[in-house]
Amino acid sequence: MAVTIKDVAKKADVAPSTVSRVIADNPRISATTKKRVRKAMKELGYHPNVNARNLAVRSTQAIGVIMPSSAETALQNPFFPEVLRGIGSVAHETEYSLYVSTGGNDEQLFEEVKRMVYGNRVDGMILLYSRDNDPIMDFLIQENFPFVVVGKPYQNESQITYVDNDNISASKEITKHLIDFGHEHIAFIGGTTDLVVTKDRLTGYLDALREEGIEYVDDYVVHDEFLRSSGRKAVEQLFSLEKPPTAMVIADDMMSLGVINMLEEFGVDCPEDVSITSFNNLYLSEITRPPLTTVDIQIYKLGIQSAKCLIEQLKSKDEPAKRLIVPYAIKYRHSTRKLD
Amino acid sequence: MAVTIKDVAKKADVAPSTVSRVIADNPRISATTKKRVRKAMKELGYHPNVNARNLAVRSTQAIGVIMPSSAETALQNPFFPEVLRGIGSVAHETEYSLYVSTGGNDEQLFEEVKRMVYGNRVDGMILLYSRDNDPIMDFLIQENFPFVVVGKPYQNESQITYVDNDNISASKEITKHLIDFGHEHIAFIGGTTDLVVTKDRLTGYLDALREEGIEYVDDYVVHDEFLRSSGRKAVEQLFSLEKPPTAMVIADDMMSLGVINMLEEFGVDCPEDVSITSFNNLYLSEITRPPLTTVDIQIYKLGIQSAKCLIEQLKSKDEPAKRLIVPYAIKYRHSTRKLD
DNA sequence: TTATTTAGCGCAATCGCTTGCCAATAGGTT
DNA sequence: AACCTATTGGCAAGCGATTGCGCTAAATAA
Repeated sequence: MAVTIKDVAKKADVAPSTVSRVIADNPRISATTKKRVRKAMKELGYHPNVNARNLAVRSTQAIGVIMPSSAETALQNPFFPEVLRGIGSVAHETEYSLYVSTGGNDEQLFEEVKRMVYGNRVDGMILLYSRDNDPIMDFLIQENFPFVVVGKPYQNESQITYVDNDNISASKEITKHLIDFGHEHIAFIGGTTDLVVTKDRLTGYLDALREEGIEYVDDYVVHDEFLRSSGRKAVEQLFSLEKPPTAMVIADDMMSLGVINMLEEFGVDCPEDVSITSFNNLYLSEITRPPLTTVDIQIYKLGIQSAKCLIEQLKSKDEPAKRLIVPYAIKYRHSTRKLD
Repeated sequence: MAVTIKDVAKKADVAPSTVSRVIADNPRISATTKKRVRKAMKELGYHPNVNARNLAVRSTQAIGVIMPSSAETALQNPFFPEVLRGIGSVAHETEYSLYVSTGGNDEQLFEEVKRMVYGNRVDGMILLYSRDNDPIMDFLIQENFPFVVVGKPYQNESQITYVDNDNISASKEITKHLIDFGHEHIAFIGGTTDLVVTKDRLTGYLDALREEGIEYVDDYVVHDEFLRSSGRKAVEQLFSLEKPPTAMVIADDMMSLGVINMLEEFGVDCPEDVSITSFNNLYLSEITRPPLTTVDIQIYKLGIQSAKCLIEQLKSKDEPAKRLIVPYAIKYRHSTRKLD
């Protein structure tokens, strides 16, 4: 059907192997021959067949990107397109292709991953989430398949290369900001607790309270699905307390949106009645009312770095496990208020 | 390295070809042999190598998904994860894999597409946007490569299969809603005019005005980048008119967010001072203040249908070009107000 | 009993490319 | 002139599947 390496070989009057080496820019081929072969390729409109190549070298030039199962509304979080953009950017320069997972639920996701691994569809993968007892991560480790995770692995931390923010100190810093503003009744609203990112952010919050000598109130920490129910439950719960919080640390910009929305329904104004700090610095967070004070975790950069790490790892098989912390930066906007 | 079809054959004491036929569940093989072979596969932990298979049958079981170049902030629009989710869902059931584009700019995108096509990486693709004079679409047509577009092609409409909403009547209907509410000064804010979706929505708006005998005011229609600058320019422009609009039709929920945000800066309240209607019904649109009256275009379904169409097309080579209109439904919420 | 079918499988070519190894030519050394 | 050593490039064996065709043995027909 299509034009193959043989056709080119014939036209350039060389052997197929020579053509192959020209493609690989093998130094064994003289410049003049290369020129001739390349000319033939152009004229014939030759393009190598990746499948054949992959079969021969036993590698695809592809990396798999595993997102949380799409049943979770989490996927609607613009976080994902944004990391994807970062990953895609390095994938493009290095000529890797991107495979994305399609699983709707956890089981399907797992199937998908197996297909990728066993079927030799990808050379390595990037996990875009990290949760407790993740069977997928376990599987990858057991199969000794190259992967990197965006976020902190729930275990085997030292043997897995991952890129993450220092969520603990970010969280600590931002809740201290609240404390500096005179707040003492600070709530924490986080997503499902089996995401390690949630745990880290909670830890930072707790650390701040402790270090500043502020009493921890159990009722002040609530967990809710990231998007689901728009944080309604959380808000209801918090503002029916006899002493409602005057500030809150929310673990994700999208949640914050939901919360602010609920707040209004309850007649609570932000930042007048309650200050809010958040995480991620999605594009959205600056066009909401009020614009959110949030920690910029540099999503795009997370994507870039994870892809780079993975590719390095693929290149030299026994690259040591790395940990890469991308710095965060707090964006101070208008969702917090100094208490008088 | 890995276990191959030959290993299985040896173990089951049959020929490799038999194993292959067992995999394909070919009726030529007796049930008992199949059983035996399958047992061997299990015991050896056999998994077919897709590359080899693809090479042999000259097809990948993969479909490419082309998003707009990621430089455009448009990619941050949750529209994309959502279509992707739809596509992924049918991809999963049909055991197709998903390749996504990674190009950062138009040129890179084009390269990427060429790689996919020439390299036999995917069997077909889905374009997630449609714009004027799109070289990629032209290329695909010229190469006679199977593809479907989400949205309406800018030309050759009858020969391309695509899935879309009836954006014209949706837009007409929703601006009539505004008119019914007594508005006569209605603005239109759209994204870049070379997206055909923008044009369609504009057309519907104009149709409504005409049919209702409302005068068209040139200053009332402004175009802005989808996300960029948060619609600031649009708002500035409109509200410095001597007769500012009392309502607006905005072509995208994300833009609406930006606009509402700007509005506040200008001291204009929605819906008190100005009514807003929007498009897409992103998850976000119901957790904003006010919740948006928007047309639900059923993004997920767009994804599902486009994937289905593509796969049908791949199965039977000369499937005729189809057009699939997925119905829309207006969600009436609180961003519009009846004029008294 | 012999001739024909019909299952049920195996042979071997093929898909398009890579790569270890060998061959040939050329230039350089004694 | 005989011998070496680079350079260049070709041969052919894979990589792991699929598939047209042919073969054998059992089943059915004559």
